Amino acid sequence: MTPASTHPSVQDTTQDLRTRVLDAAAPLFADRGYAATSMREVALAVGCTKPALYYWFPSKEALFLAVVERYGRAMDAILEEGLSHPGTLRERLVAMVRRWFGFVTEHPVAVRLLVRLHTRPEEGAPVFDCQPMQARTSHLMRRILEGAGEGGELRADVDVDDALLALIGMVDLRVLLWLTGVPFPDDLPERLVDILLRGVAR
Amino acid sequence: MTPASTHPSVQDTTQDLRTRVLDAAAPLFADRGYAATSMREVALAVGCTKPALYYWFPSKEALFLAVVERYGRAMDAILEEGLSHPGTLRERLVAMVRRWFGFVTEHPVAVRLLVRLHTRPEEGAPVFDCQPMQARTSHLMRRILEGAGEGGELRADVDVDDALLALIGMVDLRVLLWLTGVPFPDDLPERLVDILLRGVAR
Amino acid sequence: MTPASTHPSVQDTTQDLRTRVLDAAAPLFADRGYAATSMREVALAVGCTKPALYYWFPSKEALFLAVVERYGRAMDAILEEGLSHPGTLRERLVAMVRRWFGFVTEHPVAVRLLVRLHTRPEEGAPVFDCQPMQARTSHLMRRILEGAGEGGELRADVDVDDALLALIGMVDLRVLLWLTGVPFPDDLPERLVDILLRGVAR
Amino acid sequence: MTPASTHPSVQDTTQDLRTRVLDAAAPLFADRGYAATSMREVALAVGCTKPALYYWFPSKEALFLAVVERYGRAMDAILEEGLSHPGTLRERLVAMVRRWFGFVTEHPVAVRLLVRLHTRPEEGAPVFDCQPMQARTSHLMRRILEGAGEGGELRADVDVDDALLALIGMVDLRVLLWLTGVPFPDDLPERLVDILLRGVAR
DNA sequence: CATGAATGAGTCTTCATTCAT
DNA sequence: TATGAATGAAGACTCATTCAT
Repeated sequence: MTPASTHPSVQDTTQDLRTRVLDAAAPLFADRGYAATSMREVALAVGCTKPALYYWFPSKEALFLAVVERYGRAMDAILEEGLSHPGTLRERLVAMVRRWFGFVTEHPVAVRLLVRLHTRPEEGAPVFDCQPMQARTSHLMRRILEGAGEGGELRADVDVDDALLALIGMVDLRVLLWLTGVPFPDDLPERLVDILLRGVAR
Repeated sequence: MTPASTHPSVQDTTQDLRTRVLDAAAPLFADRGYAATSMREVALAVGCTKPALYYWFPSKEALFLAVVERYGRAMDAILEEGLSHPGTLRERLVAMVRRWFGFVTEHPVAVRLLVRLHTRPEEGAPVFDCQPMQARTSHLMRRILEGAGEGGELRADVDVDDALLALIGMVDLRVLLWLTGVPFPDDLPERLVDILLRGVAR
Repeated sequence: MTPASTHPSVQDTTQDLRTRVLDAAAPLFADRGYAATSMREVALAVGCTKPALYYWFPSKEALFLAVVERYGRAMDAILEEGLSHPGTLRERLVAMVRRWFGFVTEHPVAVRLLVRLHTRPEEGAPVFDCQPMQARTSHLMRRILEGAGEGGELRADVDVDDALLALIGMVDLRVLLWLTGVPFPDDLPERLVDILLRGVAR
Repeated sequence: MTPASTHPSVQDTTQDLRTRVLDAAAPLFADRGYAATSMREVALAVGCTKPALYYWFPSKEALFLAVVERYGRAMDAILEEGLSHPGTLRERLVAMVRRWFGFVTEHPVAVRLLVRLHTRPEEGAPVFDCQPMQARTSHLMRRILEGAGEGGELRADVDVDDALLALIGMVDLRVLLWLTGVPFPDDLPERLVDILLRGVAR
């Protein structure tokens, strides 16, 4: 069992089957959803037989959860690093959003998958207890914003949660648009954070 | 000697069957998704036989589309009225957001259904050519904001689309949260619009 | 739905499918057992498709139980009549045993099926709560023997249950032998009852 | 990264695997039957892998036959000793029946297994050519009864086989009852033999 | 308008078995 | 000796759909 690279995009027969199954199942679950993806299709995509799938994963549900967890962990890892970024509130928020968009462009399958969970987790699919996308990011962002609130960088009459959810909402919607083909302008992080901090009114 | 299939005894026959089918199918599609909802379940929920379904709708796909279109039209109608609201930019935005939240609380099934389409329309489900939720609302909102931009109520260095999407993103995320049980505070429309207009920074 | 004859042995396509399924499934369950009989085989034997089976019976378990109950009822009905036979204890017992052997030769499938349940009901098969073969017959026989006990026809030092079970055991073993091809001699009922009543010792 | 299959941690390795397999497989075959017992379950019960099973037994069929033969031999050995018992016909029969019940209580698994074969050997299971339970015992008993017949201890008008099968039937039915939880009274051997020899009539 | 009865293709999952190591 | 990994066939059951009535 060779140490698998974190996100192999190329189909590589030298990898162990377990990893190849995860790789092949992810885009299927992401695009068709849990119910509409059959184990036969997964096996076909992997290039193995159905019982081979069941050798590595005891059920379709377990396979789905394994896929989701893998990508969830990947996103966590990426965003976690963003916390340590130094600078002013604006700089730290911009860095975080930029990192976020970076994750999205680098791991479109993960995003398609997590977005699906995020909006309507129940479609007969197994419940994924880890909080999805924005719940994780909100935790990180909250740490940034709470620091700002205590430092007096926020208006006193604004709820920290409101600010937090406002930014996450802005970013999530842009991610959704990106999934439909709308690209991220280079300065989008700055623009979104600017709106959050200063508002749009004259 | 009745066969194994069962269907509930008596049902309200005052409405015509077509409407009853749409009513019964909507929450099923909304909660389980297209693929995970079977025609048998729909028939059971309606209290009719499967062929009766096929009498009114030529296929599962057609039934799904009919359900979606009905709720899409309902939302359009509600939001459309919001346009005529008079007043300042802030007042008009607040009215629009409030109306939006009102639609959500009054038509939870519609929201569950449309949100699912909105995020990832393809799950084996037929393509729904009408623009999803935020595309419709954005059309309306854009009319409000463009008026404001021309009237000089917006900062000149802010893109109107950015402002538009920022508000929609904030609102959508709150709608998502509402679906998970988080209620709308009474003054939420004011708070969101205030953040949009004035920002959160001191 | 024509009123089905109680024990149709001939495959008759004019009968309704439900009856034909019961007819075809009985010998399969009787000879292979529950676990080793597949719904595919049943469908093949019936000459219909698998879903047609599931239209009439919600599950393999339900089909099995329906088969068992049908034959159980048939045996009950036959033996029940034996109770009313008049005459001495010996005559009544002989009549009962003869009727018993008659049922066996007329309904070999029923016997193969019930014997299997009787000896080891649990093989993953659904539990059949009605008492099997000899439990039913023992009830009838007990009525005969108890009458005899009160009438002073039995030895006072013999337990009625012992006598009952002795006869049932003798008969059951002969039935088992018959299933392997050993025929019933014409006077076997008399011989068995004679041994029961008078013993084999000089 | 372990695959989905699991097998229990440590097991007693002091016995050789072949014996442990036989020990573990016997109750499974006895309770579920041949068809409903899977090699996976056997391996799990043994605490070894499936190929290890196939190292010792070429097929499921062979394993089943090995199990059956082992218990068949065990029963033979026990009953064989009963032959040498001295005394009157009554004493010898009582001794034999007592020994029989003793075997049953000491080897319940063997009995559950053999009883299943005894009644309906074919359930997709391999044909077990050795004669089943009562065929073996009948051989032994016949020797006793034939001696008695020649010695004039039996009624001249009673068929020796009838007497033989009568006793076996009585005993077998009691064994079956014992399997369902009805205990053996201490004096049951005497009671059964008494009925056989003297009958139940006054 | 609506149904009782049925179907072909598919669902997830497990089977006994094998083979390179 | 034994195993990790895999397979072809089959298991029970459900799917969307149809058709004669």
